[in-house]
Amino acid sequence: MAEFTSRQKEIIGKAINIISEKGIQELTMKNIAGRINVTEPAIYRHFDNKMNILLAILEYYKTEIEILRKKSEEEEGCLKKIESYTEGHFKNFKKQPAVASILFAEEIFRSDKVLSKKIWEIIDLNQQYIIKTIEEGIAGKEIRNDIPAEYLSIMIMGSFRLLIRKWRSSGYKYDLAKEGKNLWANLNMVIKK
Amino acid sequence: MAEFTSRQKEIIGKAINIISEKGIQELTMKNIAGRINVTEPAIYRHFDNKMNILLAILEYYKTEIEILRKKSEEEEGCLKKIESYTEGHFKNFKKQPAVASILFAEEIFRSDKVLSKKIWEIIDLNQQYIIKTIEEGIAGKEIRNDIPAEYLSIMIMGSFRLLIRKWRSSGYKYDLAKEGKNLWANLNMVIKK
DNA sequence: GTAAAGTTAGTTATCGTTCACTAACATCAT
DNA sequence: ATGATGTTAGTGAACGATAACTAACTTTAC
Repeated sequence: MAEFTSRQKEIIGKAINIISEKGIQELTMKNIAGRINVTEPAIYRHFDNKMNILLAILEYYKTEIEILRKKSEEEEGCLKKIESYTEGHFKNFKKQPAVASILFAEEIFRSDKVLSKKIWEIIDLNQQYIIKTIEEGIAGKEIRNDIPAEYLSIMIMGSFRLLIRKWRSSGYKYDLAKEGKNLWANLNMVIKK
Repeated sequence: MAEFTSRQKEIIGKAINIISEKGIQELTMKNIAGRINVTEPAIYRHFDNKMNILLAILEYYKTEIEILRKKSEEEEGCLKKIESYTEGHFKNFKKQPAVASILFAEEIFRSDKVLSKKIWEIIDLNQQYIIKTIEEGIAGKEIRNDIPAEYLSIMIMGSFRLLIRKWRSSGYKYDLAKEGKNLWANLNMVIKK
């Protein structure tokens, strides 16, 4: 399911770029059309309406993080798993900085119920995976056991989100992967047994 | 400077409520006017244009956090200072949940350069205060010295931001002050010497 | 030659904003 | 004290711009 034609993928990509660069207010059918050098109505040959483009963006992002999760599952040790998972995100963001903006899309898509529900499904999926992995780490005595997994997950996810946010607001100036590595090294010291 | 008439304060309050409940997309002159039962043009008797309303919201929020900072400075010990500072925020949010949404306004106001610059000034102000306080704590051997103050500040701020965001998305269902206390207790264990 | 993908030229709705005007109240010279 | 003058805060109607979207026609690729 959710197979997209190459033109649809192009539209999704350009839409993500617009949101990333200018915010949701600038995501108009006209602006999307402008970026692929066609007229507005041409877009409607590929998507029924604007809502379906937004849904497609979320669908695209969901499959991306599912790939990362599966890859990180192959690592040995839960600290390594989380490291691989976050590193994977950073690498994606470096390739396509715009995708990072979807992480904060709850605010962007808040005006619509269907969209915001879908967003929170994705964010929850993310956190559930982190919590599960931390719990494994606590049981395996890799991670300190005096703090519940839920709170550790908040510290990890919260820190990374803030880092990404600052990176975005800087205009993607510095090296996120490097900064992320530093942050992870410090987080690691804090949470390990 | 930045004195507002009672009618202006009313407009600012309703605007914050709209943003909080429905997002920035629903913040229209019509909706603001509707909430105070006047017509649209009446709003222009109190603000020159919509931008000035948005700026006034940020101005209001900035003075609010400055009050909290001064109050927390009176505490003894840097861990107590940070605790007072964050607790103050939570109490404000409980009284007026809508104000919490301003914390995440970078995404909301991203479409405008003047606004987003002002937002980041406020967020930076926040973080600089936390970093300064942590550095005092490291020097005074209250806080662990193996992790730079900057990273500790990211962990603290990132965690609290994530907690608040979840609280908002839950529809302000649970007790933020209580949850915040729990989170702080765990953060405290992690950062103390 | 036909189906997919594009165009031109519109529609309707809503946005922020301005217009001309008015009712209620305050100020002040006579 | 009172009539003239000015101010404040509101109104309904309309403005130009722009949004999402559509009908009808044309181009293009296989």
